[in-house]
Amino acid sequence: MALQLAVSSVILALRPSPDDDGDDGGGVLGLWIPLVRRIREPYEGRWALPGGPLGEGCGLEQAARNALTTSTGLDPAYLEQLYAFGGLDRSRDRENEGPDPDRVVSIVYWALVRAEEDQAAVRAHNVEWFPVDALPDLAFDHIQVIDYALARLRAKILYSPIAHAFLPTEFTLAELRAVHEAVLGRELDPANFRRQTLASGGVEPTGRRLEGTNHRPPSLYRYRAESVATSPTPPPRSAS
Amino acid sequence: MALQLAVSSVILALRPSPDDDGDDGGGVLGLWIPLVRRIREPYEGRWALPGGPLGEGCGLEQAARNALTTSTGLDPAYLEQLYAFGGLDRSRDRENEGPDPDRVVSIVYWALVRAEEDQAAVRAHNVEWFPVDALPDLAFDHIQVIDYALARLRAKILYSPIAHAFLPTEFTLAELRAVHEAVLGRELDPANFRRQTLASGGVEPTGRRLEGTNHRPPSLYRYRAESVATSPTPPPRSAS
DNA sequence: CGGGCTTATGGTCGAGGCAACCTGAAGGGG
DNA sequence: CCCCTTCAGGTTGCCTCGACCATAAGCCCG
Repeated sequence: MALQLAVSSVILALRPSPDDDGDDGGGVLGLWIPLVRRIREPYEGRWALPGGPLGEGCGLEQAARNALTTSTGLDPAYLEQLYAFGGLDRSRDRENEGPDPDRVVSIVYWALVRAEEDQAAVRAHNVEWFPVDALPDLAFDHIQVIDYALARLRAKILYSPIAHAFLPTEFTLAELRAVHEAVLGRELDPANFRRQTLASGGVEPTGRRLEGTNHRPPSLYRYRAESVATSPTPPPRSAS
Repeated sequence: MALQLAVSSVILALRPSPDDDGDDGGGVLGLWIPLVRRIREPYEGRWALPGGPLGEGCGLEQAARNALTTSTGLDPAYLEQLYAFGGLDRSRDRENEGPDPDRVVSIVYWALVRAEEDQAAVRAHNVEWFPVDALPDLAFDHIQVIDYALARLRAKILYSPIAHAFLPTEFTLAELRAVHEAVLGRELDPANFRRQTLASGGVEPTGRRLEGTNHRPPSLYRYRAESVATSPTPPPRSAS
């Protein structure tokens, strides 16, 4: 049988990055991706997106979640289908290295994991985290897949409340704004961000205040996301 | 081998519909979909989306185009991947009819065909056109797939110049506006539509005028779409 | 304990997009 | 020849968004 179907995931987490742009040098947030080292022949030894074959008796999304958890130990807070690659599409920019990657169809998901959980993957074998602006050489066309996932994230964070998937269930508006700034790569006005975030309805105030903040100053309220839809794209639901 | 991979398409065309809403009764444009009658056991005799198994030696998009042309005889002006369904996802709302549709993964594309071409499919066997608001009972969960494709079309026509995929290479602004009105289901202001269409840059005036119009009146310019990207979603291109 | 610093919070203002509406012009049909 | 339909362009008002400013509320440090 010449047809293989794999399910892989672009997993995105937000952690303080040591990338010294020369700005302030403080703990600037950046996007990180866990990759696994291939142990089989096509591109053996290269880094690749975590994934696995389509499991038995479960749907595509569950298969993606299983493969993701098995290979990295993570439990994503958000998971959505990205694109289905396959056939000879991926051989566009390959010359003739490796045997025959034809007849390999891979359905790729993209996932967001919370900050406190992104350390769980350290335990897994052959898994290493890389910042998205300093990726190693990747197997297949995975670099393009990652670029596409990043474009999707940057586009979707503008109109959909998915930023809190990077954060715990309760967070301050400053933390949420830091997520947006890290993803979009530019600073946002605190006042405007507060207004449009509260007006969008994706977030609600808990009423509780945050007192023990490390060195930050004034009236910090805490906000909580109301409903985190894990997979808003599939057909059962029509886009608003 | 328990894994089957199929490629099917939601094909959309615009043709005058005989649906008498009681408005003006004239040739109102409506969306139509070609369906094929199943001749094999799961849901035999029911109408289903045209498709076929993943062919040899070609990519997913080319496979979708081949299956589409083979079963309906159409050549779509626009083709884009919609979603990958499979595993047990589709058994959510099935009780226990049919044998075992598990392990069937189908990658669904959506396509737009031009008005002058949508008659070509009449020749094909077992193919019939249905208006989207009067669909018969469909096999599998294809009704949800169609709903999802319609939602994508209505959402994407608002920000992307894909409406001219329903029209010949040159068309009047009135024709383009009629397409938008038919897809969105509401009337649009001619002046505002003209302004934002010309400002969007997706269309350019040819300078030629249309004289022999049937009964319509005055200065009709013709416009031509500049570049029709068939598949704007895949990773090589990042969303603007 | 108090000054200075950082940051949230609310307000204002101007630019731009958009929907609705109006007026004039160009043809074609009765 | 008059009327009717439709395009073409203009105007107005509303809403949104980004930029900017002022104030207040803590925290840090002297």
